[in-house]
Amino acid sequence: MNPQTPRERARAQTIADIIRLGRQQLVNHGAAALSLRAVARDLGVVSSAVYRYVANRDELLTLLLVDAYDELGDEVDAAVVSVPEDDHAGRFAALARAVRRWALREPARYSLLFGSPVPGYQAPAERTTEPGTRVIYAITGILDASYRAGAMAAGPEAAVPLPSALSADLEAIRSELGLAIPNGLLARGALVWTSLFGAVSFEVFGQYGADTFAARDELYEHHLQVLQALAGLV
Amino acid sequence: MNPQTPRERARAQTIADIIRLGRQQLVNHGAAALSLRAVARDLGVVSSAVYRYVANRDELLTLLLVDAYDELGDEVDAAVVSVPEDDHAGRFAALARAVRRWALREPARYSLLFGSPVPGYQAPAERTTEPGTRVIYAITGILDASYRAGAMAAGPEAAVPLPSALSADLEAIRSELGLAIPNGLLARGALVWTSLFGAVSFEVFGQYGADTFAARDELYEHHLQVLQALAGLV
DNA sequence: TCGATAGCGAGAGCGGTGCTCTCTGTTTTC
DNA sequence: GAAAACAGAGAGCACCGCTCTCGCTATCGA
Repeated sequence: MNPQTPRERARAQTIADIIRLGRQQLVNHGAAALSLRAVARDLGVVSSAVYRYVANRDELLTLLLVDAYDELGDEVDAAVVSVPEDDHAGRFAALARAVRRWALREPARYSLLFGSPVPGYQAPAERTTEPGTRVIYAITGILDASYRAGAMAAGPEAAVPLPSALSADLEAIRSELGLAIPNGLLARGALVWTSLFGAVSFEVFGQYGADTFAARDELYEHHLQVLQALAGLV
Repeated sequence: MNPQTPRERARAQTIADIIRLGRQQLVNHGAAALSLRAVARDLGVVSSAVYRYVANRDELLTLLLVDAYDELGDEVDAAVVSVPEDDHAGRFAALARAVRRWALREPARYSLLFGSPVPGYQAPAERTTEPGTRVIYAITGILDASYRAGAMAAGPEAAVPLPSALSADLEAIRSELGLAIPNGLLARGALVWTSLFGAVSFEVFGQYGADTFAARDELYEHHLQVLQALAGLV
């Protein structure tokens, strides 16, 4: 943790530089064009030298994955806490807007996180699970807080019986996260989660087409309203 | 259209072979590993020879894109027409299940269509727009038929006023496609569309994590029920 | 203090990629 | 039957990921 030897400090600095340059390259040229050789060039070093710091291209990808997840998580968290704790719908909207804002500002990095998996690359779960689950944890946190506060709209969803295997999954999630929210609302939360990222992905990945939707801010805000209601928030 | 000269027939056959081998390679090794040289090897020809038929890697990607869009479109259409015309909710469910079934069977090709855009590659709109819009056209067709049949649940969505710029977008879509469905329901349809693909993409791209949801069929069916209600279908 | 060790960067090299160019042979066209 | 169009082969360029070896140097232990 504390930089003991100067060599260790230099090494940490070099790794940080590699991540910085890799991120820069990701932003400018996209994920598939991410090249260790180019990073080496920018670093002013021969290509084989970077292998002293990064085992291979996949590990650099993992570092950039964690880096991006953390930045997204930080911005989402900051957006959420900027809204009063008891305004659950407002917190949800702030979260959703933060996700979209980051995605539109960082399309290449968003693609890395939520787009097609890079072929042949399997993200190591032990390093990416924790930063990669921050947003969904934030969503469930908001929903759970809303439920605990008695602010959940009691829609007809409680009446719909859930199949047993799905109930078991949801039960496991509830107990692992210590949630009070019932299964029906949690299942809705999962749908809201996927819908949120589905809308953002369609926009970032260009699925809307060039000129079908000009009023994309308004479209997203409209979707947010519907999703808030769907989640049972106020 | 009709094969005139034998040379033209041979050429068409070679292009078909290239597409077939490319698709095979896509399935087996993923989009980023798609290599013209490998296609040439499989074709039993030197690498430069395939450039007689395909301008570059991007054009091969476009051919495979259209190929995949068409297969998905065919399967979705077949699933839709297998349900009675007046069972609008059933048709929607059939469409949604067909999308998921194809996506899970062809993850690499689904990724090509709905995942991160391949960096540096811009799909030529004049060749991909028509096959790429078949699913959303099918969705709007179902919703419109349901509305015309008076089977739309009159939810509170009609009451929510839409911002003017968004209304203009929706109006343009309605007039272009000759839809009778009102703007509010059309906006919901757009959300249902993105939500559908959001759920499928999360599953195909592994966003659910390895063991969070074991009952994925049931989760999807549950989401479908909610989305049907959201769209106003019965 | 000094020798052993471990880390570092350079360089060459291997097999792969997309793509271009030239050359030869064949097929179609006039 | 000559001219033009087309097809494939082969060499080559610049790039990629990655490995290996070779010196140099900073660090560490006796």
